[in-house]
Amino acid sequence: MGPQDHCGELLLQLSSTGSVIRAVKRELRPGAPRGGFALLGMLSRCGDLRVGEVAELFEVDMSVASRHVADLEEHGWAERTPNPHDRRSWYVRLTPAGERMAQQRLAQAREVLADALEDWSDADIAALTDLLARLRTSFDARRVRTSDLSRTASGAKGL
Amino acid sequence: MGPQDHCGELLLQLSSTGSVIRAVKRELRPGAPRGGFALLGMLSRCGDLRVGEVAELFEVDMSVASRHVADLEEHGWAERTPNPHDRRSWYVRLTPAGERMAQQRLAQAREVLADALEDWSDADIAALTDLLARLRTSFDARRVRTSDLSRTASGAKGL
DNA sequence: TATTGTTATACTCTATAACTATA
DNA sequence: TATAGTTATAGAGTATAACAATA
Repeated sequence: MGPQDHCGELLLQLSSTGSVIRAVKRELRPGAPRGGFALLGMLSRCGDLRVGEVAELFEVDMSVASRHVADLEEHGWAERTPNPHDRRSWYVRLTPAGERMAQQRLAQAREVLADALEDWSDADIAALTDLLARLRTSFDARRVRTSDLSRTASGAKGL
Repeated sequence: MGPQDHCGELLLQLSSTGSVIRAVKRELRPGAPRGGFALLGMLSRCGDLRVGEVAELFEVDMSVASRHVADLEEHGWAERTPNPHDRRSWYVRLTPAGERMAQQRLAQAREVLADALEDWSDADIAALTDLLARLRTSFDARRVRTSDLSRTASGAKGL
């Protein structure tokens, strides 16, 4: 009883979400490389971002973000502009070609999703979207909480 | 307008689910290897499964399932028993040690999740769980639909 | 000394293809 | 000939650590 049990079920469903994401990726038309798809979308939405900001948004190590950005740059989909206030960092933004690619990929993925969810009501789709956003928010909040605690304690990493 | 736009938003949220899963995994106490965590849970819930069934449930290639099962076996968490009706295949099941490990890992992950969702109502947790289950179901149905089409066309692999 | 970012290295997960052994 | 499963190999993705440049 209690929320613990509900969390057990939720955990299992979250695990299986990986299958869904993999299924969508598999179906994206080949030819357009899939690497950095999520990053393309993020840059399209957010505009200029520093590498460190990318790492934070995706909750990955900065080395990972750095490599993904370099990958986009090699393909001509992103470019760096210097940060006038701090010469250590650069701003990353999409090129016009990158923006086109981002839109195209998003449309493809959306098509796959819309096809699978053809019998869903708009309300249910919106509900799932909102709950997932809340989930992400709750985890971000917990991360802040945890790192605060470990800072207070001494150095021992949390939990 | 239309459900297409809703799907675009949902897509972005689904992508970010990866961050949440990664966050949970990162926090699982080290010492217990993380590889095959989901498989441990699946075997604990479903009992005996063939390798091919594992592959189907996780929507991965059979070679992937085979390697994960071998990994569990090497750690002494799973064992194979012959299938009396078909000597090509074996049944995979958890050993008592594997069952203990599954329970322990599930409890740890559940704890992390419950901590992050401390301010969620039971109803919201249940709602998210149900919607994710429906999402998975819808994608499975779509997969069947799609492969039916290709089967009609020529005679491809079933389900 | 701390921070931003890159590179080198290794590990995990996954897919493809070639292979075996049964059916 | 087809199917269940394994293994070899390759390709993404990620984390850790060592490093360079700037603050």
